Amino acid sequence: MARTAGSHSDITGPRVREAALRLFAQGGYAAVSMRAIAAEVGVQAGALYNYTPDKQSLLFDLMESHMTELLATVADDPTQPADARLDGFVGFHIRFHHARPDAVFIAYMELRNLTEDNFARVEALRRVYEDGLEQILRDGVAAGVFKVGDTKIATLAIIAMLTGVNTWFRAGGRLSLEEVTAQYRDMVRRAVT
Amino acid sequence: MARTAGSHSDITGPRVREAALRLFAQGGYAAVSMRAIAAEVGVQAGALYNYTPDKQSLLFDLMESHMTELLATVADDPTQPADARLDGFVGFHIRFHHARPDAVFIAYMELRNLTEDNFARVEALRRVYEDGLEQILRDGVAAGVFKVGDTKIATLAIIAMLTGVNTWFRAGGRLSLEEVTAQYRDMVRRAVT
DNA sequence: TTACTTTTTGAACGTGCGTTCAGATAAGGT
DNA sequence: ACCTTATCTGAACGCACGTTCAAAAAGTAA
Repeated sequence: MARTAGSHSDITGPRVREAALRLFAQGGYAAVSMRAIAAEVGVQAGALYNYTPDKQSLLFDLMESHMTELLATVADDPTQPADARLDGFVGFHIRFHHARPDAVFIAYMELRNLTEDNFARVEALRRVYEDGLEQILRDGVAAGVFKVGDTKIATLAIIAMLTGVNTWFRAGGRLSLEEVTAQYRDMVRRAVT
Repeated sequence: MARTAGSHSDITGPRVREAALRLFAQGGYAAVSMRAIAAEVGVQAGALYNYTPDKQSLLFDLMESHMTELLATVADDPTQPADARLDGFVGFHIRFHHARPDAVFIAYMELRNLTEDNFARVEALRRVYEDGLEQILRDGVAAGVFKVGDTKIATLAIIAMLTGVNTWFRAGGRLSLEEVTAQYRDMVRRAVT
């Protein structure tokens, strides 16, 4: 009896998701047990099933929330010049991803642990995000501001490059996030100009 | 008795490694059982322990071999102009990684399943590889051919960008590997020039 | 205080895990 | 033909897994 019981659904629910997020990012979906998540929350394993039908849904919900939030937050004003929009995208991507390293890590590493259906849904959301960047590049090419062989390749190259920041950047290091962002803006701009 | 016994060490040994490579890449280290690897080889689980002291060593050996081969294969001639050396690096990286998608996937995804010691050894090898590229960038900057804010950042950005090719490129698609490589060469060159 | 609902416990289920090892089997040397 | 050595089998070990569920506890409303 490590914990009181009663109507704590609105407290325990988020805590389950937070614990799962942290632990999945730390050890990987397959290596984290429901018992480990429960222990982190301070509850027995059985209680988790008040908040998720199963472990797979827990993973999927975390990924879907992340992608949905990403799409809800990214902002693009098609009336602006393409180079300014590209700068904005670079800054947004780096900032957004840096703020939630665990969710980002999971979204990239645990795709293969999704069922076929869930994978397809997450992939669809990712493609929407990629399309946003590609549209900027296309508009820039059409306006004669950018010069890119294939906008799809450039899109994937830029996103891979930007997401890579998360694997090495640590606040308090040699460079600030703003300095890093500035250099990436520079490289991206030059790569497509 | 699914299989004859005797001195088949030189046959079974490599087959164990190949099966482990494929299965780890497919399902993830934690999700692949020794029994599954053994079944792929056509042997009982116990027989695997003639070829590896344990599962962890199997993973580490695969990673270390991959990194060692990478370092043994990459070629760089410091007497050449930096821009040509950079072109060579881009082509090499894409080609080498495209040829062994399973090993690359494992090398990036299973780092966290290594013990502390093993992780440090793999990381050290990776750093050597990164340093090779950074040296090219440094030489280019010194020669006035490149203009880069921070060569370490540019190094990581370029590698992330190039490695990303493996996540989407499939032979027989819209573009050939040569075309893709050409565009990446272009983008990388412009990003640092 | 009582009646009712929500939440949690604690035990149990069948299954599969990494690893070990004695005994069986096959290959190679003589 | 025999002996030695390398290789593999098959069973076993203790343990942890995801999930279920009756019973208990705690909150809510009257």
